[in-house]
Amino acid sequence: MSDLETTTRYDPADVEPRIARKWLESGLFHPPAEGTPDENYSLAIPPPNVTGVLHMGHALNNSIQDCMARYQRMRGRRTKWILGTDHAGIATQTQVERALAAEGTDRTELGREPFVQRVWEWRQQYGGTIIEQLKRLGASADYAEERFTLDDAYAEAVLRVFVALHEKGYIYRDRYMVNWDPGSGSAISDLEVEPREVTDTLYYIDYPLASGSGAITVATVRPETMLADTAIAVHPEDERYRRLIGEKAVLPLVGRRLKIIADEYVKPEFGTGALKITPAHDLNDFEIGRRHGLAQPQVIGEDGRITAQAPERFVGLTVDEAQRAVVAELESEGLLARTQSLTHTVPFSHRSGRRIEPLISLQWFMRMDELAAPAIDAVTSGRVRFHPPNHAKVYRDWMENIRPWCISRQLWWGHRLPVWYRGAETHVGTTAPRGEGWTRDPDVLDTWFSSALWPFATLGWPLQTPQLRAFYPTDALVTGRDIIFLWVARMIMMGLEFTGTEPFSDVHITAIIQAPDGRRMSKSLGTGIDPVDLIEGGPRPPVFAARAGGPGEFPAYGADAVRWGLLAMSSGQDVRFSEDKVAQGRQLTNKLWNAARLILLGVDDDARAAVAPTEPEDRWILHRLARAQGIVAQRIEAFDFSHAALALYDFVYGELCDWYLELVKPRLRAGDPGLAPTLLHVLTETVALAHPLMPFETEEIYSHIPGADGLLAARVTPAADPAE
RNA sequence: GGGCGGUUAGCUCAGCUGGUCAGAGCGCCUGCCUUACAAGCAGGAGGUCACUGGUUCGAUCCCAGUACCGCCCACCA
Repeated sequence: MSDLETTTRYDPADVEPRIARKWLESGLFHPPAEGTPDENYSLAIPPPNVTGVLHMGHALNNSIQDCMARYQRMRGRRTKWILGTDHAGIATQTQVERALAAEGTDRTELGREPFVQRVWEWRQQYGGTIIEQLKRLGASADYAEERFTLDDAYAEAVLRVFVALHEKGYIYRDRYMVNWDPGSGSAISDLEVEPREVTDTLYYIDYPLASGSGAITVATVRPETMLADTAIAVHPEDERYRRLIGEKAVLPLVGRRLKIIADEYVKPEFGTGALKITPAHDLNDFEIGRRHGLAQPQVIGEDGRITAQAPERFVGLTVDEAQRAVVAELESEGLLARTQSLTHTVPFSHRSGRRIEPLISLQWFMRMDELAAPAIDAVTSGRVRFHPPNHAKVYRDWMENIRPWCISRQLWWGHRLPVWYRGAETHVGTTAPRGEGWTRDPDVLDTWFSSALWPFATLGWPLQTPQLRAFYPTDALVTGRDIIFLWVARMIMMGLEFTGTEPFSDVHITAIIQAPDGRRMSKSLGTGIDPVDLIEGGPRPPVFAARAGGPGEFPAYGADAVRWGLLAMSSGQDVRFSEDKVAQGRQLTNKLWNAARLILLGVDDDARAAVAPTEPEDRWILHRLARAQGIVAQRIEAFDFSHAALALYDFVYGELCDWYLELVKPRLRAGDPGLAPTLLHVLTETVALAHPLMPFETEEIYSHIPGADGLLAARVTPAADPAE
């Protein structure tokens, strides 16, 4: 127990671990599954990667969620903050594969079962870090019911959803153009692709006309794909080529005859106005090919090497080798008219960073438009509200143009597809089919497929569990705008489809915290910081040193200061990290600590008379307190956490300490008997007001207040009168 | 190529669809260490509110355009 008399500065390192233990032992964060979703309050954490560590985005996001959870709990609502982690297919598998590589082996050498076993062990070893960090932050989540997206019950829910959507015809298997990620050796979805600007060489290649008179020149940045060309397209109105439409050209190096076709997609002003068509290796070409009934020879395989459909001398080459070989041959045949450099954006894998290889592949897809319609309506009707509201427009624009989702992944870590094959037969079901000779599809589902079920699968769905009845639908979702499509939209769609209701009613999109120089926070750029280093003290990277007294170490600001600082700086959509704000938060904790000392050391322990303000300043501070309570409550409910934090600061600093406590000091020294009850009342209500934002210190102070029993976190304050 | 946000004090940011709205914190300057907190207290200096037009009795705020900065979406070889 810290000593108020001698501790003149708030010491988070002394207080926080002790308070955290108290909370966990109390069971307060694990509410009984009683009551109805209307009277209860619940929210589901965006599940962090199971092997991840806390970063600044998590710290802000969870400070906000905890602020809401504690606020609602103190309003008397049974509050459940659903906690858990995500198996994060590609990310986790990649980590383990890297470890295997360091041991000089790889997953194929290990085999599927042992590899998956190895990932589970990895999770066992590193999986608890982020949960411990959440406790460190003071997050009042339900640690007693921690979920994982690969739990048995959760997996059952995933398979049921897959089967149901398959029965409805939404999920199907098709040979279609996909984003092939050579890094992970898997198809990935459109949303996992990021465009990057690159400078390529644009090759102008002469394709001799079959008639023998002249050639038609095409421009391409991927000459190696010409081995799979099946046509040349020109714009139907292009005078230069009109007479050639329907003619044939000869594909160099291969000898195949290519029909010259007309298609409005072709832009006459780009390159030569003539476009080589490679249906198997370019999405546009794929669609043009479908329109014109072209064949789809595939010369690049999933292994990134040239296939047997190309002339023999190229087979087995990598894409890069093939490009060099093709260009060299074209040059020696005098068919390379010229080259030019071209800067354009091309897709890269968000995960592996490798350039996407578009190719036709047999994958599982999910049609989204039927599911999207009600999910659009949920937002336009206001049953789901975005905060700030302008995100609703982005959501709607994307949903209205939604495309099929490639949901199969050629990985081992994840939910394996509930699909079995035997010859030409396919069985889709939650259990294996009877009979001999069936083999299960080796692929797993996109991680986001299982994440989409998060708000209800964590509560036991498809079983009608007490948890589900008590806490679903949830109230709010707090997340970043980068996963509005990947996650938020899909949760709304799945929630509506499988539970008949929106999984939450409010979506708060948090600010994105940038480094002080405006770049994004990232470990690899050296612009990231570990929130735990702010809480407990730790290295301060150079970018953060500009005005904070040079590099070196962060002081141990404590969790409350970090939380308050993050909330206070999180107003706009992008915000630069400000150590000053965290320091301001620490000032506030210190101020509050000393105000508590002044009051608690100055009044008699048994001064518990009813509050009866005797002097004008007493009535004034009670009025200002009520006003502050109203403002803070209103700001929290409006998802305006920075103003909630600042309003708290203004009250504690500007009104309680600078004015009221200074004014009553003489009365305190004189032992004015009418003063003590007012002081204790104001202190109690002030720590209660501050608790959702600064839980540790306020809980500690509360434990010293005479007559205060139980936990502050469990103390119920009636709603302030908004008219006050 | 579309869309969204931003530009206010040296720094990081507030400013309710127009009238004591020109603010806060930090930093800086000047005073205060017997008296809860020097990680404190009191006071002070600092801004053509990006630019150009428009609406209005009146614009940081509303409208149009320009310039930068950031982000999202998009199949131009």
